Amino acid sequence: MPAVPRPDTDDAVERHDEAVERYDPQVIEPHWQSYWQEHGTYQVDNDDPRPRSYVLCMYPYPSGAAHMGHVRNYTFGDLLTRYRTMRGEAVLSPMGFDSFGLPAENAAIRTGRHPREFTDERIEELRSSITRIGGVYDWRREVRSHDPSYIHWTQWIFLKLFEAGLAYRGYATVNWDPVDQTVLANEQVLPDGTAERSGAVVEQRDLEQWFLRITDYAEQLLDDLDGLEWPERVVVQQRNWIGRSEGVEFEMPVVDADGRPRADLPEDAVVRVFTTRVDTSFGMTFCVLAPEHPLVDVIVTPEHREQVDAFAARTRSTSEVDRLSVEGDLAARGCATGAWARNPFTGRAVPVYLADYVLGSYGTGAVMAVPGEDQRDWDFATAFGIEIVETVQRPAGFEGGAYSGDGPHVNSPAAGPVLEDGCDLNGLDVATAKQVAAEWLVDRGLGEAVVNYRLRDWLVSRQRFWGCPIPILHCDTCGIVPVPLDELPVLAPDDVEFTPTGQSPLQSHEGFLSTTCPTCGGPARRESDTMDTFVDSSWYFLRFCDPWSAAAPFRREAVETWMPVDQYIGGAEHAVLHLMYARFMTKALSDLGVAPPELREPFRRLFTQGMIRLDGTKMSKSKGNLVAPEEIIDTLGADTLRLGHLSVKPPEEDVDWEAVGLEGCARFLHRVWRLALPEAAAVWNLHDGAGAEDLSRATHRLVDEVTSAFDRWSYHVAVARCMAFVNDLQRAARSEEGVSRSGFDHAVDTLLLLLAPAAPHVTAELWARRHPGEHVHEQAWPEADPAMLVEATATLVVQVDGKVRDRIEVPADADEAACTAAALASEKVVALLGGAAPVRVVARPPKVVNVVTS
RNA sequence: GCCCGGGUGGCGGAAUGGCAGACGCGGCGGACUCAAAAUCCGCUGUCCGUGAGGGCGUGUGGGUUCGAGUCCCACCCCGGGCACCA
Repeated sequence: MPAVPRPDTDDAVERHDEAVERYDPQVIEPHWQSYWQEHGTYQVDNDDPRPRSYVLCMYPYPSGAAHMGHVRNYTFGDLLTRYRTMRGEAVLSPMGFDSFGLPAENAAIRTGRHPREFTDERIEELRSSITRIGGVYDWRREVRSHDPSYIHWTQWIFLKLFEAGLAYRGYATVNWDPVDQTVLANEQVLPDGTAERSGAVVEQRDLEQWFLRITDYAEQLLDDLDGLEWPERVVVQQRNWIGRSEGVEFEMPVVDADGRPRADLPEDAVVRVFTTRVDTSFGMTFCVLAPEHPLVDVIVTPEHREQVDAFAARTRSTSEVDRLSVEGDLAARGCATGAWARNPFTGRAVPVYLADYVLGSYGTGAVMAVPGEDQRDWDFATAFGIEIVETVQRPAGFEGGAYSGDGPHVNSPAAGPVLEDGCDLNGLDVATAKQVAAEWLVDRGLGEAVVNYRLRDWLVSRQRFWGCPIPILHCDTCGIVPVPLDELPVLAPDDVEFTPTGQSPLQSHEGFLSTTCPTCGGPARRESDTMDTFVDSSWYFLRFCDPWSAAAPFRREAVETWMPVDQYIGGAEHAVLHLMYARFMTKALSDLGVAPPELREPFRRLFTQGMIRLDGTKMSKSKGNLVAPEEIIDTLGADTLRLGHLSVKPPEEDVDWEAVGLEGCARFLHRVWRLALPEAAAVWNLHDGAGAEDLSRATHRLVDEVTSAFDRWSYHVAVARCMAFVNDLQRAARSEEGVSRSGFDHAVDTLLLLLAPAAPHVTAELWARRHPGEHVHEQAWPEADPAMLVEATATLVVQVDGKVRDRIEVPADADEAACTAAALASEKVVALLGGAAPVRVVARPPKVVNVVTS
């Protein structure tokens, strides 16, 4: 056929553009979305013979139409599902909705509508958005937290935990609004300590609440982090949250100021302290109890009682947040008790103080204070005029108060003025001294090594309506009684009214509350609290394996088939809570025999994508700076939007929306369309001769590059490579010499396959037109032929003293001698050498030769 | 303060110790058009030079190496996490 003239010199192109159908995402995208749904392209059964994998995006809260964060999340997840499917795997890709929660309840209070209606509407909106993005899921497996069948099994799990002692009732200090008679979340309390809604002064109240005993798993939750392929950041955050701390607990008898036993106290009046620096015990010049410590009341001396009571009362009215804040005058945050305790290392009595920053709930609620080596203790000692003893030798030039570094111990002698048989730490470094001091205590039965965790048990009670009811009854005779398993699910009543007080309607609904005790048959009251929604999301990934199960939350075999999740994808904001709770629940269910015993971790690999910012701040409804994904889908199409998200940045980084190059992505897809549309082939200069080696090699190289970029989550690089390839292919196909038809077709088909996970609609359409009856997403992922990745020639970079001076084409298999010869023959090199012989020539065939002259 | 990341054109960013700036955005010039949009082509780190060409360039200062954006040491800046948890 005759060569087609260059388009810019002929009006053939113009005629062609009018004749050839334009790329119209508005037509293509809905068609293929229905196709995937109707053909069940991405439905997988539990007995699928292919190798299995499980790709999961975090359970979304249904807040209505998808926002950009969703789009970003689902684009990565969907790409992975489609990619792995093309690689021959059966990919479980389910979707569901974390549909309990406060927003629906607040809407109910505002509008009087039942939260279920509101929630179901939001779910349909979100589902529609997700579909329009091109996300493909096995919708047969959909779960919703508020569905009675899901409630049933959440409650069943709660009762299993209760039976095993992992769910218990305990006291917790909560923010109580005395006007609205309700518990408030920390965010509902204003900085001045009044309630956001009622304006009442918020009180701290100890109320009985339900807890899950996650602290039983602290050690495992910490240890098992090591085996996970998670972002380091998230692992570190989990470690910090668990807060493992090794130390020593020991006891100090309460005495009088002279170190003698106090007649007014029982013999077992001892202060038990926890320390991580037992090596500095000789420097303990006072000790501090939490104001709520039970011993305070016993040991306080009459002349200090009034002051101590006032101080304790003041602390009780201080929120935990304020107690933990660094602000404030230390002198006002502590209080003397008049009591003394004997330091076992020195035999001397040290004064006992109270301080609000010492928490009753951590360690023993009492600390030994070593002002010499602890800055906080140093500040406190300074404020109260307490003696400071240095027990670790300061390095030369050290300035400042406390010294917490290493060094030889001083002032820590075996025998002191009071104590004969002591412990000698002088001269020892910190690590050794810790060991010696601990052994000394243990040998004398005075203390023992202990491990403390910062992690607290999980408070799951919520005084809310729109959550999973806690399936417990309170019977006057029998106490706490679990609802019998065959009476599950316990569902909240529908005939409820939402009052603006914020109080859950469950708390005053007699029909719900009043029931009969299954044990004694007497009257009983239902628990009116519901569960934290994190309980729902701590096991949904297990339910996805077997959402049809009616006799158990899931069948163990089904979970064995799919779990653990191979790739979990979501936002970094869930780095601690959701991920910790899900890990705990998996371990607990595994131990209870509900989940397989070998399933110790739910998520093998985790990917956390960055957030999206607009004008430098997080895009959010409350800030009103939203870019609506649907508007972009309506104009440029979902494929362009997806490509924009994929190409803008490395996926884990935060994205400024302004940086997303939608125009470039749209242009690119138009180019792909014109390249691949069969009727458009006339534009290109294609001949029937033998295929050009170059194009074929470039195609194989592209496969190799895109595949490796996919495997390391460098989607922006993968897209860039495809764009460069299209630029080159266009140029070649338009050139005078043209390209072979077979090479062109292979290049275009390969390109479509590589783009199929990223831009699924346009590639599906083009593939169907090029290969009638076939579906691109059912094709195998292309493989690069290693032989085709080796170039025939290479560009030899010639350097002189490390600077690039010339480039020479050499055969790819040129050896060192050939490269050296070629380099020395270069005119530029000859000129630069000026007749002198090089001192040295370093050759790395066939890429580089460096001629060294000095 | 401690622990992680990260500093590369006007911008987002590429680059197994071997051609810095791929690809995209933006900008400039051009083709097509009555015009615009769309599309297409070319240029686009910086300085010197009419040009060919050359100098300088990956936060700063040292070092290792034939060769450093990449490795090592020190420092500066930015982002994130933790922080009276004894």
